[in-house]
Formats: sequence, structure tokens, C-alpha cells
Amino acid sequence: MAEPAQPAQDYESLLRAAGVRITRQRRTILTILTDGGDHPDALEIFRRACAVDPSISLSTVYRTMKVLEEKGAIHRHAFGDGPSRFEQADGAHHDHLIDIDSGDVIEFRSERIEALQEEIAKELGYEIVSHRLELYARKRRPR
Amino acid sequence: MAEPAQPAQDYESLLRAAGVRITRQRRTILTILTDGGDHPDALEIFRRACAVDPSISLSTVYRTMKVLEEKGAIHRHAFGDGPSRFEQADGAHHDHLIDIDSGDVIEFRSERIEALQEEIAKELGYEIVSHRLELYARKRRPR
DNA sequence: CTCATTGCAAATACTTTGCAATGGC
DNA sequence: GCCATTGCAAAGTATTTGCAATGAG
Repeated sequence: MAEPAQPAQDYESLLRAAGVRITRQRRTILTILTDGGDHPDALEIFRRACAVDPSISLSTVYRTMKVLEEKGAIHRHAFGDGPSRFEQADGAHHDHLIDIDSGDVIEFRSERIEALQEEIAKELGYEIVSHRLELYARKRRPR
Repeated sequence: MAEPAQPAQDYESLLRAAGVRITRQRRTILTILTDGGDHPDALEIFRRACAVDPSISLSTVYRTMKVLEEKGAIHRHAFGDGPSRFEQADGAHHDHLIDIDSGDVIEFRSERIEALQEEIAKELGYEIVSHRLELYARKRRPR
């Protein structure tokens, strides 16, 4: 019976196949990213990791994020002007709405916007390599 | 005969009206922003300013950018992961396409995308306070 | 004259890096 | 056993801030 191509948890074999050694620290970080389902920054990942393994260092968090990003296992975002925040790269591409009061992030996707972006780039003589669409918003006051 | 509401050059009176003192340094920076028509970062503004007035300091550039931003005279952008880059805030709102090879920035505006963004935020129960749409792209190879 | 603004140096926030020790595979 | 990876401390980049001197209005 065939395995699904990429079960959410199984980054380990993918990374191993890419020549990345799975250390205790990396496993801890990977678990945090998989379990959290949110968009923590390096310091927050470090805090959560420390709770599990107090010997982990912030350098290792930063280095691991770089490796995971290069291997495509995570995405890095720079919301507003704060530190980079990370998320697991399992689902399809999506954009972000950031609640400016709470810092919460809501993911969304609009095929129409994606298509319009392509169209615009094309008109300008360019090919999109990546893009970033962020809506900084505030909860509507129900009245 | 009525003056246009905001001649490109005349930020000075607007700022003065907002209680901002127009110093030699600020005038220099304002001129650089007006003349450049590009999206320089603080260091680049500092370099250009030094050419005109070597006594200016980088702190003053940063402090001035903050004041100008608060008064709405400029916009601050954080393209990619680099330093903040600034542009004069005269025209209408627009988004940016960044040439990833040259760093050049092309401005564009799509009413349809703007409308779709509003629609999405509304559906999620939010009101957009600001947004950021950046296309990182590469020139199409003509073939 | 008054108080906003400046230059300088030191501080801060986030991130990267050199190096010797450790530990996957 | 080899070499990728680690922790630590130090360095690096972008930006902000305390303070005494200066200068705009």
C-alpha cells in the first residue's frame, strides 16, 4: 500500500534523504513546528524547546531554521518590522492576515489574487519568483 | 488661482504646520527623497546627504525618517529581509514589484486586487488597517 | 529665549559565526 | 571514525537612545 507523499510528521526521512542529520535538537524543533500550528519566532521556538530540552541553544534554533528553510521544510516570514516568524511548509501556498492587536495570523488563499499577480508581472515583463501578501487588520466591531 | 493641494516639493509647509522644525539636515533629506524617485535605505540616504552636508549624522537620518513617517510624508518598506527602504508619499497608494537581480522597484496598482483584499478581510471579520503586496520577480527572457 | 533637534557614543534587537567539543550514521 | 552539528561567546547588522551642545522659531 502506497504511503501518502508527505505525511505531516514525516519530515525526518525527507531531511535525512537530503543529507541532513536528525539530531535530538532538530527533532525537538521539528516537533514544536508541527504541533504548534502557529507562527513562532526564533526566540519563542527556543523557549518551547528549552522546556523540553534545556541544553538547546538559540544558535541551534537559528541554524536549524536556516537548514529547514533551505530544504523547503518551513517558510520564513517577516511580518511588520519584527523578527522572522516561521511555519511548517506542508499545505499549499497561502497568504496572511495579521491581527495587529493580538499578533495572531490567519491564513487565506485567493486564486483570483494569485492570477491577477501573475497577470501584472507579465505585463511588466517579469516572472514572479515569490511574493508576499499581508493584510494587517483589526477585528471588526460588531454593532 | 488655487494651488494644487500638495505640490511635490512643498512638504516643508505641511511639516511646519505639524509643528516640525525645518532644519538644514531635514531639508537635505527631503530633497534627496524628492529628487531620487527611488527607494533608498537609511544608509544610502545618509551617503547622499553626506555628499551635500558632511556634518549630517546617521542618527539624524533615522530620526528624520521616523518623524517623516509619523507625519505621513514618507512610507517605509521592508523588502525581503534587508533594511527599511523609504519613498516619498505623494502619489496614490501602490504596491511593489522588486527585481530580485537588480533590487530595482517597480510600482503598480490594481484596483481589482485592492477590492479582493477588502472582500477577504471582511469575510474573515476584519477591517484592513494596512497591507503589503510585494512581487519578487525576474525579468522575462525574451525568446 | 525656549525647547526641538543634533552629533556622538553607547545601547539594543535580531541574527550570524569562529572554534573546540560532541555525536549521527 | 569522519565530519556534520552543537554550545558558547564574540561579532555583525540595523536601529534606537542618553546626553550635552546647538539652532529654529
